[in-house]
Amino acid sequence: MVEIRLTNTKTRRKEDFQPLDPQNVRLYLCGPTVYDRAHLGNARPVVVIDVLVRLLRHVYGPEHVTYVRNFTDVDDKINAAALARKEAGAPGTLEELIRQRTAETIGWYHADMDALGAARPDHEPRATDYIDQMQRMIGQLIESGHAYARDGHVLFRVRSYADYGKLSGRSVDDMIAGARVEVAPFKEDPMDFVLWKPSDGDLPGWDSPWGRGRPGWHIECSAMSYELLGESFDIHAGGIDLQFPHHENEIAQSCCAHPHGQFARVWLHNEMLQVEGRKMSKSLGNFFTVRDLLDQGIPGEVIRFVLLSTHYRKPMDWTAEKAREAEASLRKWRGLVAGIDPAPSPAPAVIAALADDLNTAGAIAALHELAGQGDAAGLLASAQLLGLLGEELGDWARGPDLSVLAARMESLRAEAKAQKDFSAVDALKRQLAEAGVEIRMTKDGTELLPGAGFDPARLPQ
RNA sequence: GGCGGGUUGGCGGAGAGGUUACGCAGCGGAUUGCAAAUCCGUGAAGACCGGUUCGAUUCCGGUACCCGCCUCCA
Repeated sequence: MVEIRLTNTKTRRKEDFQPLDPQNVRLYLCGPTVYDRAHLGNARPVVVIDVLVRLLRHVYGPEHVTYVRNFTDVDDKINAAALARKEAGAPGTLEELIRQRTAETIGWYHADMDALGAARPDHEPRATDYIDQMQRMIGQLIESGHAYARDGHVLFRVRSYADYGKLSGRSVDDMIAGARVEVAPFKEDPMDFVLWKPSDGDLPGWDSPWGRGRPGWHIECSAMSYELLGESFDIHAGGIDLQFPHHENEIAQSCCAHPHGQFARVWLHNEMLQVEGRKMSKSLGNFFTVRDLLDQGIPGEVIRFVLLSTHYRKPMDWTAEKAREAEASLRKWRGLVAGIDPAPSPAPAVIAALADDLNTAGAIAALHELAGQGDAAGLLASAQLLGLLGEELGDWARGPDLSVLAARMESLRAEAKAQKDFSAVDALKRQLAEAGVEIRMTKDGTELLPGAGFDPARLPQ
């Protein structure tokens, strides 16, 4: 049995991973708020956790892993987008416009993550389908004294959970001293956070014991993970920016509502993504979505490779140079494994790297070594554990038939050798190179392959 | 102000208390009409200051610089 080790944010240590139930390893990843296209930063945890799920399925069996990733479809940005459409004259009620917007965004999200080779989770709950369960949990928290209703709001009383702040290493008093908290008249303590808030007529709302309103952000993950995974489960993952307050609040709610459960045992947090050395932000003009990259012709497999080439716990810098190098490596490997059946199992070095806190960069290095040794079957089997070199992501590398051009090159070359004049050969070679074709001439013949930046439109006729 | 992360060779990026990471680029060679690709070979590192140790880039402490979070942004 492969021993998996994972760095648990909760303990700040790398620990042996022992599932609660090896017959059903359960993990939850905080999913997107579906108001717009997923940006590249959204894709990092998805791809990283996709590799973790592949590893877990490899170790515990394909049927023994349950992977949940939610869609947050209650959100002020969604409301604003829908309201803007309504004001622009779109037909339908606000609720219908919201539903349209979130359905459309979920469709985009699926298409974009599919393009990165990320397998769909077993469950993809939508917050709006779990309003009752959220209300039930909020009711329990009020009954047990961990929450209070005031002015149409329900707030979680952070002072009633002794371990509040443990995950992120903060104390309530220090945070208040920082003074960047919303002070509201209905709060007992400035750090108390919203479980339920009132909605006016311009906002989506649900009837509740506390009046028409909508849930706060954090409660959905607590309610949905409880419903789908139980009061104790193995892994909870997300970006490090969610560590506080989102995950801290999830822990407080879940542990107070279900005091006999442990909630998530292992917390995995990935570091943030940067672009050419700077934070990705709209104001810096370096903000882009996954779809933007795909539309630029960068294959999903290349994006995936780049995302996996830095360990998940380190900041990752997206650069055009990395995409170029990744494409070259993938082309080379795809050439190597063409027509080869994968080995029965991935190479031990690759499994060992992944089992060691998901060292995807180390695993890629091991793939390079397999390629260097000419072990195509091992390379293929191992790469597939990382979701690379599979059929489904391979379209970009399958070039058109260039044999006619290769034959023309050969005849020109034979003629040139006889005439000692290579100008015609060189001219064709230059045209091919400009179209991104890789030319491999040996004394036996000419082989033409689509190379980096291949553009069929520029091929010589 | 509080909390967390980082600093490795030209670039990217890992592991390991003592032995080659790996990739790209470079350099030398083979090959080629010339190239490309391929193959062979090769130089190059561990922010700074202390400590522990026979020995640290790897452990501990401090300094500097960078980054993120504390604003329902992964």
